[in-house]
Amino acid sequence: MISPGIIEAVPTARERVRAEVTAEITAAARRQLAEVGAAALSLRAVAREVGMVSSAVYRYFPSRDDLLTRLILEGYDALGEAAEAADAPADPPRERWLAVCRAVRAWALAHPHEYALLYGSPVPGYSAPPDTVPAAARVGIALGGILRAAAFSGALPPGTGGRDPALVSDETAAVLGGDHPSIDDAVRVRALLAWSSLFGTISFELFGHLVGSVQDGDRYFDRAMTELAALLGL
Amino acid sequence: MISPGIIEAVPTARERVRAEVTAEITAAARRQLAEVGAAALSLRAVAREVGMVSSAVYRYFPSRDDLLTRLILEGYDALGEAAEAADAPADPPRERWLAVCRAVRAWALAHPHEYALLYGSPVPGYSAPPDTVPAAARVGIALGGILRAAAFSGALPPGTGGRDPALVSDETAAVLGGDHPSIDDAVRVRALLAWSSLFGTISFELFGHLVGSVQDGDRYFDRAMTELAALLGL
DNA sequence: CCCGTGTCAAGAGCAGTGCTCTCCATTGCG
DNA sequence: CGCAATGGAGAGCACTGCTCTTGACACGGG
Repeated sequence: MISPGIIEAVPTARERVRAEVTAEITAAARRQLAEVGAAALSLRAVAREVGMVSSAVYRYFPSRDDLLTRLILEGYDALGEAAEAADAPADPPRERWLAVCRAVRAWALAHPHEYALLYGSPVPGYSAPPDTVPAAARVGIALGGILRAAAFSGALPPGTGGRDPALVSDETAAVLGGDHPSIDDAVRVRALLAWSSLFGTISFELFGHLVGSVQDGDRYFDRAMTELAALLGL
Repeated sequence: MISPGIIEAVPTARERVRAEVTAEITAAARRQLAEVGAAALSLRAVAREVGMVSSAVYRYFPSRDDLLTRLILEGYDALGEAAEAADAPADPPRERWLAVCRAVRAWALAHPHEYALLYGSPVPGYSAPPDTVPAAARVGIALGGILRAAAFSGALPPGTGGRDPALVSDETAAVLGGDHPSIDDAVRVRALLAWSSLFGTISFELFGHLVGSVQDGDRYFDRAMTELAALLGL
């Protein structure tokens, strides 16, 4: 404990190999997840894939749920990155909205099991660890930025200024366009609704609830998201 | 096979006791489901609860998944019944819409694990048995009936008559107001979107995605569903 | 240099799971 | 009345998450 800093800046060899093994485990787990889904993901199978015995994995993750939590966090980050990458801030708000929605759907279709892990039923009795919150918020923040841009470009009609923190929290209101006068609680509720509807639409498609109702998923999604854009005034 | 009819109308004693035991098993399974959720539902625990050994349960359900499928079917029926019971056809469409939405949410909040089983991630690799489809459609049919009533009362503006079975299937279009001239594919897409958004909103609330954003869930839900009603023209 | 300490892989083991198989008692029907 | 169908009980298999103990290894201070 004579080390100069609280946290050693340069990692020791031990720490480096530990980080490597941890990454190897999560990579194998992500492969397993993509193949068989979260429910059937077996810690022992992951251990076999990386050539370890199951008990050794517990040196890196205290439980299977912690491994899944790690995958949830990485999933949120990957999805958020895809959404942000699809957003071209120079485009008009409606195009940006559509582009981000399409990117989210594309990611979900490409990673159905990961999407189900993020937005399906919470695995145990659900308990979102606080460190997943910022990652989970990335898509919402991207969508909020679009709304904000639309407001500051003068595309939104002036609102009545309704404000109730019990309806929409201050943190969320800050993300959803902030303090622009044309954004009131009515707009914020619509924004949260549009956000929920985006994922509701994707979940319905991915979980099979639209089978028999919608055949051309691409076109249906585009038209539905266009309706949501109109609802938001984009 | 000399029995007079294809199916014996009056059940034999054997059949009666078999139906009773089956009901007892599903009742215990439903209790288990409500307590620990679908993922942790153990067929052996269900067997213990009804005082049987696990292998005996397999005389009634060929696998755990079949038991869960049974619970899914009953869940859809219970939810559909709650939705239909809340619908007062004499009320104006907007009130009917709000009443049904509130009933669906109330059922979901009262039966979170059952709701998660119905609308969360599909348990195995998902496979909706065809016999669950009619039960699953009940809420959608109730909502479609409201739209139809609104159309025939002349509350909806005339549409342009767009129609593409690849976008919205004929069966679904028939449920969504049928052949009324003011209902075209644009309205149908909005109806499917509103349907998805209803469950998307409930899922977001129930699965914790609105934690930190919405505090007064009741009021937020009412306002969001009112926005959806307006989107539908109700 | 060498020895103690901390890290980690490996193995055995426990309690639980879904599911299969065999054995046997009961029951209802010809 | 006897025979075949029915269904319960038990053992057993392969698998799971997780714990505990054992032993090998590397690192750093004396």
